[in-house]
Amino acid sequence: MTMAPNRSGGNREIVATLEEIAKLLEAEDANPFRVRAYRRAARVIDGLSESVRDMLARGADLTALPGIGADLAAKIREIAETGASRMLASLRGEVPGGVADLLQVPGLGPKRARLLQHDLGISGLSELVQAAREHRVRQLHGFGARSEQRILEAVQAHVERNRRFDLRIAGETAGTLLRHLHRGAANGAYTVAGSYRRCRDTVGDLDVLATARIPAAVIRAFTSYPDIDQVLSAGTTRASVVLRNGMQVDLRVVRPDSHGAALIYLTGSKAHNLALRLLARSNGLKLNEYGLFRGTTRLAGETEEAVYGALGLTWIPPELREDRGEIAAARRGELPMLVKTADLQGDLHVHSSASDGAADLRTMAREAARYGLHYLAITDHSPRVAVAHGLDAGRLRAQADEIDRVNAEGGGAVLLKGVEVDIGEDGSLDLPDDVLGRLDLVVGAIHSHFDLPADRQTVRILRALDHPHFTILAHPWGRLIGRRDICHFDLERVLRALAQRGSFIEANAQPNRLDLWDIGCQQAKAAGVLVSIASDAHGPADFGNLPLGVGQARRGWLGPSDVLNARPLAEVRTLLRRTM
DNA sequence: GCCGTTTTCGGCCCGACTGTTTTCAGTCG
Repeated sequence: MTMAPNRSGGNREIVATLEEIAKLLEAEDANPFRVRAYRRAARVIDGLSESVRDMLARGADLTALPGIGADLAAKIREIAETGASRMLASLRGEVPGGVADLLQVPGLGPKRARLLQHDLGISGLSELVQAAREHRVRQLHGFGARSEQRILEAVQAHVERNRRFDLRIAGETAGTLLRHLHRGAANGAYTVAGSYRRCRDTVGDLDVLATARIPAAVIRAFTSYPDIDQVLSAGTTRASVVLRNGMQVDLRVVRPDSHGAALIYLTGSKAHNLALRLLARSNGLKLNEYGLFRGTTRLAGETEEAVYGALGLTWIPPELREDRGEIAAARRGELPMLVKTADLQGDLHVHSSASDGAADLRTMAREAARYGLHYLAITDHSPRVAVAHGLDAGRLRAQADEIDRVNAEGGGAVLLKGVEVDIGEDGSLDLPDDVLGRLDLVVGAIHSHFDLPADRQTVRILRALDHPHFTILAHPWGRLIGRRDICHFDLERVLRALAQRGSFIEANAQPNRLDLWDIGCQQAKAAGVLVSIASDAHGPADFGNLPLGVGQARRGWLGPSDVLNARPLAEVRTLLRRTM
């Protein structure tokens, strides 16, 4: 499973450096536990909700972090203070450029990559392909014609498949596959586990758990799925395939009495599982995908609750299983009560057909109510977003009158008057203050100039927040998954400013945005800024995306009290007025 | 490289699958 890039604002550079060190050490065939130590440190830094620079500034001791000792603490400090690492520089000199790329090829690990480099002088993917075509690879000890062929296929596939999918595509893909499995092996029970179950913002592959008494029937049904491009492996209890859309699916079959243990194993994360197994081991027990064992005696396995319970833990929601302190919290019985979709009372970022939405106000109000929402902020675009037919002051005034009429009719969610105002390159807003002041809320967002340097981008956003009626900063990072990378700015400074002004930040629930995502939600909570989980709906069906935003909030350990729109309308009105 | 009320050295999660082997190493999740 690969890390998504750019996950945690100020610590990105440290995480990237540590991961590159790990990769180069691995290419050198260094002690695997040493490699693991760097990877673990990268993960720990990645999961921090505070920047290392700030921690050092307040005199924090980095060795207090799990898996970080004196040596790594010094290296991390060096990166934070100088922006560079002498160790990385020297490793780059030692390892021929491109050798580390060999490790990205599925089927090539450190041992065989090193052999290719040492015996054939191969130091890159193109050289690897050439050597395989000339049948020089099969001459090496431990390689054969079959592995030579697989290497060629893998390099090809690697180029095409090295991507992650958004949750809508993952969900649709999983749904179609599960319907096929039910038809082919109807007596099995199926669960999509992995990062999809943990509500990661994107997924690299699908992990499916099947519980069945006759595993062979399930494997047969799985590998005969028509949408398969390639079967990577198929044994008696597990199989891996690549689908035509490029997504890899791993299926695991266990008997019903192992369902809980297997579900934990397959849900991950890897780091969480590792920590659980260490905990088991420290109690003289063994945890695997079949259960929790003392010697050969199974103590638990049928349900997740039983396995966690036998380890002295309360059940841990999948969204928290990242080894970011959830195990210690579960041991103390202090896991937070996480926000649920049912907690959402309203939605504070929605479009109508007045701009680029698909439905009129009445339809949106009615459908929102059907979805269980009590209030809905209509926030169409401002004039500068011309492709979306942005509203000027006159049309906004007319819309306000229409909202009054719809609210008077009743029968749907209460509509609030808002706008999604564009933030200009200089931090100005696209509508005058007096127009914005007549609204219930002002959602501000960036729609252009995503590539400003971080300091200018930060100043731009801070200026926008300074407008007297600014309420909610929407989809702050501006990313579109798979299409547009995040813009760079200092989230911590922005959060401090939002907290001072009594303003809010959005966790946008569109599957191709999910922005903020988990760490950002956690940082908002730490800064004391309430999060608005918003559908950004452009039609009634988009309310169905709200659970995806809730997933990010849950991954950020947010409870109902941390979420602006988990509060009743009267309270939200009071909070909104405070910013006006 | 980290870590320790059994340990400051010698461990470091655990099992499935593949290919090249004749009992297993390498890789993956």
